[in-house]
Amino acid sequence: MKKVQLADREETILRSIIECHVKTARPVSSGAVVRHGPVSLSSATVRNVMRSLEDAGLIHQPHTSAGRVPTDAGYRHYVDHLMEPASLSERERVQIDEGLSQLSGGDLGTIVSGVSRLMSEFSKELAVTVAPATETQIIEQVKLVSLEGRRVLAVATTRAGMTRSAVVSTARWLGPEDLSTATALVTEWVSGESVGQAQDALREHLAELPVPVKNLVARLLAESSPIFHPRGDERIHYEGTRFILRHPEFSADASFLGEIFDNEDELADLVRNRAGDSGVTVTIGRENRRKEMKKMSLVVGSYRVGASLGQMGVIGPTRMKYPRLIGLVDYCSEALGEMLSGRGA
Amino acid sequence: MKKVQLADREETILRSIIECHVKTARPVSSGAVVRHGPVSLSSATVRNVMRSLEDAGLIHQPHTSAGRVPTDAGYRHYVDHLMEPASLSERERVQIDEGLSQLSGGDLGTIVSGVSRLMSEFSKELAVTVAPATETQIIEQVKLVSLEGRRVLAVATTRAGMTRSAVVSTARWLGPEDLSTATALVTEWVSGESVGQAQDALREHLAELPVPVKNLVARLLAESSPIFHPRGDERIHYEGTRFILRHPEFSADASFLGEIFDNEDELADLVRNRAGDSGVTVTIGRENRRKEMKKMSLVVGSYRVGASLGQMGVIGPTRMKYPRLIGLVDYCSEALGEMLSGRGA
DNA sequence: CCTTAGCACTCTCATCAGGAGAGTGCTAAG
DNA sequence: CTTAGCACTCTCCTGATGAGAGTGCTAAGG
Repeated sequence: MKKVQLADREETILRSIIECHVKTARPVSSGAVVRHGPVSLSSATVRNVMRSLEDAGLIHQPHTSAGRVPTDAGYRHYVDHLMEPASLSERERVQIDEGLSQLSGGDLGTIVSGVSRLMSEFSKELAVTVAPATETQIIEQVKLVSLEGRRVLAVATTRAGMTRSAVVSTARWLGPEDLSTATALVTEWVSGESVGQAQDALREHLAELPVPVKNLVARLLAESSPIFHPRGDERIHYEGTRFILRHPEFSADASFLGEIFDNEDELADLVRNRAGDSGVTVTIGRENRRKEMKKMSLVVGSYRVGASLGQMGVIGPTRMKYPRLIGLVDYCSEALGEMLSGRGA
Repeated sequence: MKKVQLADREETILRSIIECHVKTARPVSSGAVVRHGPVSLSSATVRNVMRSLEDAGLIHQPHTSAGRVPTDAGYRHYVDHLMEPASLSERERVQIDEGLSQLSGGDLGTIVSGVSRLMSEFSKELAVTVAPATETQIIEQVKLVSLEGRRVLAVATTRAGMTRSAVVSTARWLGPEDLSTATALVTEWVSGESVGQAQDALREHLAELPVPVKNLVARLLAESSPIFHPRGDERIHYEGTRFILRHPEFSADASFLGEIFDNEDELADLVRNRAGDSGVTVTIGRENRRKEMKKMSLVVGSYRVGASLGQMGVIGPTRMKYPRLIGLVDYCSEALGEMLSGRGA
């Protein structure tokens, strides 16, 4: 870890090593750099440079007389200084735009899963999409609609134009007038509150409600009802498992990948914590705290729905096509944000 | 494939081989059968029996001087004739009942994912749950509810007590009276029809609708709107990827597992086609047509929601604990069916 | 006729040695 | 500072060897 500042030539060679290794998945020799790279130097000179890159902790030698493999720090330097995001081709942009516009009518769950599908198809990696948390959104109104029998549908809409809903069964049958008074009262109490606060507000006023609907509202507050529960509809969707299992680095032992896919809450947290407010964030290997992500990189972007942020990203081995994936995530998150911003209006 | 009828002793030894192999994941030798099994015979005699079991195609020898491994046919014979489903312990039944009752308030999607989670936890295998197809269910009523702005929530309830919903944006704002006439008309046309037929019925009457709501109904019929689209809400949920990746048979090459997880539609079809109307169905290895399932077995059961069937099941290597898993799936599908049958009332 | 002890046989698996190949590090000359 | 040359190291592949496991066969015993 001697140098932080690298000479031009060192950077060129580091870039060459990384690009070659991303293609081949194997250690890169000094000879390979000479053959592939834009440097007109002998392999001996390249070896000298490699030595200093290794001292700087940017590349690593699995054993004597093997080529070099980029370290996490090497990829980090590459991502920060040595590459430009690759913009998508015109054709790809059109395909993504079309894919998104087909989704535009659906609800958030459909959109989230559709976006994952699109991104995994274009990245050939595992794609993850997290719907924006609605708990911080401000509730506009609540409607209680009688379905058949003793069941009632509750729908809350937020100022950002998202909906949350729940179906609950009540102990006894409720007439239309019961529901309309309940709708009016509940809306009065919770409108202007965030979804998170609404729960408290309702609990506070619960005693004031006429008996027939008290029971109904109590059920809406219950743990199992997602409508006012802060984490009720944190939806995450991932797609493209087949791609990740194909990478040669995981053919030997793929068991740790299982830990990533299960527990969707943790996966969602991982993606959410790693995303910034805007732009694309890259997390490489051990920069992730979770041990099962030590060999994985994460490229995430955010999209905005009203005041809330959702995230989308791609997960793959640290040996991934960063320029391509950063360009893809950037484009997709921009496009989705634009599409959704047209909604609240 | 000489014998179909097996002598008692052959069956005992086949059972012994299978149970031993399920535990160890390795070929079972004649000596191991003597040690483990309830037969008091010499290994030489066991070898003679093994020979005839092999002639019958029930076990297989990877190579000379290796032990025997059950074939798909061997497992089939075991499941059909040599085992009893293992009933769950009192403690386990209580845990499952509690887990289910916590889900009972939620909507179908929540229930489906919750059941998968429960089953994968108790089976230590990949668990899959398919929500019942609602397209054959009879619609009871449709409600159109105005949300904020130009957005309208449409909810259809079926006689079986399930709901389908969609949110659509309309071209212009619709007043309460527009919506109530539309609600009345649409309900009149589609109530008594199945979800599948409703689409046609609505299309037929579309011209009769007053102009302001015609546009709205047209959007409900659109491809992207799940409410009347036959396959709109076929929801499938799977859980427990981590378990499947742990099995030693997949540690060498897990890449084909990716094919199973992607394409949820195909996975849903697989489970649905393999389930009978009632009871638990077991599909072993090559009995599955899909090539990526050649080494996998499937234990599925059905649960009833009104006139429709949903499915739940467990997927694992052919070397799985059939008695345990059949017992588990049986209990869970019964319990879920009972829970849901209380709904329509 | 079925069972079983004994034994030769076969196949796997782990280990080792040797050689080829790849790639490095060092050194000395340009 | 660059580079050609060379010795060195390490992996990987191959073939040989031996131990171990498990079988199949045969002949003796119930």
